[in-house]
Amino acid sequence: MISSAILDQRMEHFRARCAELGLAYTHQRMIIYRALASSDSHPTPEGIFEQVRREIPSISLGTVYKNIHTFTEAGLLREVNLLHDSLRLDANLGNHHHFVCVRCKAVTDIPEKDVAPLRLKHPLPDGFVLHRAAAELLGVCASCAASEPDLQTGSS
Amino acid sequence: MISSAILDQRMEHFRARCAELGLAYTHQRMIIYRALASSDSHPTPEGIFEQVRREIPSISLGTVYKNIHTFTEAGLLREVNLLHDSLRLDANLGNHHHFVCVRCKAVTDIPEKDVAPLRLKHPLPDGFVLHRAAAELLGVCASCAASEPDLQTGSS
DNA sequence: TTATCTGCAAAGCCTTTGCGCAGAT
DNA sequence: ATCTGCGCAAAGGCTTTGCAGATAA
Repeated sequence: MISSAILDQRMEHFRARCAELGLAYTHQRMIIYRALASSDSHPTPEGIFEQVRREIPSISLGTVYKNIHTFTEAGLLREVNLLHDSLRLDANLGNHHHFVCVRCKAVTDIPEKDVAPLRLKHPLPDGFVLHRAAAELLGVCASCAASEPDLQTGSS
Repeated sequence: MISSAILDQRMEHFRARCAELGLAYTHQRMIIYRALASSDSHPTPEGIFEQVRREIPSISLGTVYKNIHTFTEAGLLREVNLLHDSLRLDANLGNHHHFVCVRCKAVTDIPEKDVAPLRLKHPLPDGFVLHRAAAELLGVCASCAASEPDLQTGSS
């Protein structure tokens, strides 16, 4: 759960951003975004749907999906798993990092030694057991950057 | 592409592991694994299917999926995107890291300051543009660890 | 020979899309 | 009043499943 101060701040940002982009401030959108903003458990669309349903029984799953998409485009939301479209496989069993292109979703291996060692400065929450760790680098790959110079600034 | 020395090594390991687990060493499996092991581009099942098809035109996509699953269970393969089943959302737009439970797929936020700063010691490949970076920590969450003590060793 | 695997086809999610009515600006 | 968004239902893509014939052990 999220503190109510942070929630208020997020909802205010949401309201402002809707106005900025000319997005209609509908009841459904407000409830959907509040469900997202008050969670720190990285819910699925289905999970949001279930929660929103308690307040708006007539809500449809399609509306939830459409708005998640809208919010993501508006920069109000991020996908935790950029590569969720389809399974991606790796036969390289050694430690290495991944660079994921946000445009074309290509994954490029980055050798372990090219990144400063991942080190926990604080222990994990009680009872958590770490198996392994890697860096996920997000950006634009060379061929996408070449084909769309705007992307090179990192200001999307 | 992968050097032929590494490919040979991977294929040998594959053969040995099949024997070890009593997996039938079929032609299809060999070709499928070779397609995986000779790529460093993290192909999708569909991509593997297309490639294998050139050598075994009668191969079916179902067989590719089944074997990918078998290989993953055997530890011969890893999924790049553990969370590909369904979209996961994050309304926390600040920098933070993620701990992903390999059992239940729960995602837990790790504050940015709890991990040593992610720093590139080597530049990215030419033309690549970095937007942001985060650590992906894989392991078992507290509630899964509690319900299955075996997992606490990290030796799965 | 016996157990396992393959190919095929059907079914099962998750997600997107199109359309007519309802609601926001 | 106009434009955008919502609910519904159908369709689309990725993945899994069941079964009969084929192949490895």
